[in-house]
Amino acid sequence: MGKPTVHDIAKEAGVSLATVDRVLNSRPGVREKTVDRVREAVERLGYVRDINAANLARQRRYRFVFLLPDGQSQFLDSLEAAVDEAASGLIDWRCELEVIRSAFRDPMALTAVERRILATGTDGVAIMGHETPLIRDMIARLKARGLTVVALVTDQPNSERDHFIGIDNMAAGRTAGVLMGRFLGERAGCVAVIVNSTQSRDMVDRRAGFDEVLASRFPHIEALPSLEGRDDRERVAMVLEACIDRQGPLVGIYCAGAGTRGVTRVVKERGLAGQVVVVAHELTPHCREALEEGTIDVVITQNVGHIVRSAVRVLRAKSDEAEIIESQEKIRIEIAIRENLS
Amino acid sequence: MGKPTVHDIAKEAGVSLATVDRVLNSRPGVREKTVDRVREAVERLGYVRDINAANLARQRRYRFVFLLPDGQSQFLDSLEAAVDEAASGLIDWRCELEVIRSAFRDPMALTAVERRILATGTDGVAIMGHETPLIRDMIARLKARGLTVVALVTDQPNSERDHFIGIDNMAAGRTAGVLMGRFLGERAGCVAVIVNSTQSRDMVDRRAGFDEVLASRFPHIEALPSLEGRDDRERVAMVLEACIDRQGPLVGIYCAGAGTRGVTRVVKERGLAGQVVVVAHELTPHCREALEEGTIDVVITQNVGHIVRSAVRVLRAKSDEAEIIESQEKIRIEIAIRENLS
DNA sequence: CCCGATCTGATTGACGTACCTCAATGCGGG
DNA sequence: CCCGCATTGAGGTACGTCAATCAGATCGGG
Repeated sequence: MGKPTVHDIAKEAGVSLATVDRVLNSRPGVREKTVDRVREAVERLGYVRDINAANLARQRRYRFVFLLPDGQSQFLDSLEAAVDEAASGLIDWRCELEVIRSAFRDPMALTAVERRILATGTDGVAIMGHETPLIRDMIARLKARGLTVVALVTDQPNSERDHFIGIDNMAAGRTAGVLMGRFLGERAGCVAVIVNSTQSRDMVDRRAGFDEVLASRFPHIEALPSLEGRDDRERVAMVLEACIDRQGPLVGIYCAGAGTRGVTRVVKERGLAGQVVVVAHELTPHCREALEEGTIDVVITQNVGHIVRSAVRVLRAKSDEAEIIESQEKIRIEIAIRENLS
Repeated sequence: MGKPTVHDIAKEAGVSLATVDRVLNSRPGVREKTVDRVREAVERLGYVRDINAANLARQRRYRFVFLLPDGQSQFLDSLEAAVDEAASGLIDWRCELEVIRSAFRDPMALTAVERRILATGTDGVAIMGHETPLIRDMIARLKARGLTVVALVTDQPNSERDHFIGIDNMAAGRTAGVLMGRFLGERAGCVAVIVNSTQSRDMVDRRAGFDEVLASRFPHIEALPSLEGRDDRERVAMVLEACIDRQGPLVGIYCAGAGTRGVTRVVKERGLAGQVVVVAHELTPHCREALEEGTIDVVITQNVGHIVRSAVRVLRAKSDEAEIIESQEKIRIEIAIRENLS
């Protein structure tokens, strides 16, 4: 015979279907003792409720919002594309996904977003963005309203988020450092390091990991002070050129943040391709192209498709108060070179 | 209003529910013209059948078998473990997974397996194994019985399998070659290449990719003729030692097949750690350990969890005659070094 | 011992689909 | 014109759960 159903539980516990239902959905009106009897029956028979039948009956739909910063970047675009793509495969799961891009620094805009999220009956939110008091408070309010909140790509460690989905940036920095060191081999010299902002936690972590590895395993390579690119390829190009002019020839460039197009422009303009080892982050279309043509040597990346699917799995599980399989939700630090581009 | 249902289709097409049902489930007894009318209505309203309700109604269960070679290897073990782990998360999906290990060379054993698969009402099979006439014929027979068949890890290109889930081994070989070359830097010398068998397609592909890269980009490195390890660590150790004795000091070892433990033993016993660059395949527990302690430098790998989940998605989609999202099912060639171990 | 409050049982109708039966309709051929 | 066949309609039951109602049971307190 198949899996036990509520009927079997009712029989086993010697109560009626209605009571089983009350217990399973923790509705009031059942004596403590009876609750236990039902619980025991569930245990004994190994009953697991059929989520699909349940969702069918209660007309359940899961609404999840992916809240991303505005501003244009290929990484954000690819993340958004991954959400759209995932959405089509999730109709079976009764999940609806929406992407909202917003200016996280603007309290007005953020309030509007929050209202929209609450007004549309959203079950959970996946947020990608640097941790700020504004965001932190918003997460707290969303949690207070019973929503599930996960942090995406960038953690919000001091907030009440339920889960973080992304990579360990310190390890990512270490990975970048090792590849830089090993690709350089015996060559000694200076490596430029470009970050979005020296304040940003991700960047601090990546930088720390990178420095740690260079210092301990490749002491003949010197990592220069961080250059701030501020997510802007023009600025990245500018500060990088200034650095080269100031510093003389480099042996490597580590671009830990966005604006990689600034780096590739400088590399190409100055004829450095093949001369310097270039390590960047996030396998955007542009980075792909740069790998193909040899402007960039290595890209440290995380699979946006996996990130989105993991986020949905976690959000759904939390909404159902179900277990999540941790090992399945771990996001790998991937290393991309020209030869292993999918 | 929500998604359209069969009732809406019936109204739209001006036919009865029964007719809609007959059309949707391609049962006989409906005139060509009426079929078209219903089809058009489906199109117009954008109806998609609620698979969960359908499965509930028909008490559908998906039974999938993962058919793996016998013989012990950590890779096979981890694959099997991944199946078990995936199974627990698939109850919602109405999927039951079973792993069968069998001696693929033994026609009797294979026949028994086939009988078992057919007898248990299996919907689909995922097969990992080298392509042999025996397997090819079995796939043909399974297909003839209406089962879905996917090839796992190793393709069965000349069989009737519906899909292949795994990596491009040529590209994997190229990836290994580049990393070997770049890690070696200026160092010239010989690299030992170990394969399971020179007949095996995977190995041929990896070897070809590896050679291609070395020849074109790192001509100062010579890849020695393949050593056959035959999935046996003792033999791997033996042939590798013989090679070193014969050849003199190596600069690198590329282990394209199983039996990596043989390699690490020799590396350790001869004090070669750090002296030679070692590239291996498949991130098994032993490889992890070897990466941690520095006996191996790089592991080219594929995520068994993703492979299994992808296989289940594909098998289910094919069973339902549903679309599969190709981009989601692509298995990445992953590069593992000590620093990016999960 | 009776009253009201608190539990519990029995029953019913959804949800969207599958699958079955039986009757009714239309059509062509003899 | 009527028989037989192919096609269609109408309706029901089921799947496993949720949600609601109403009646009956049990209990404690006065």
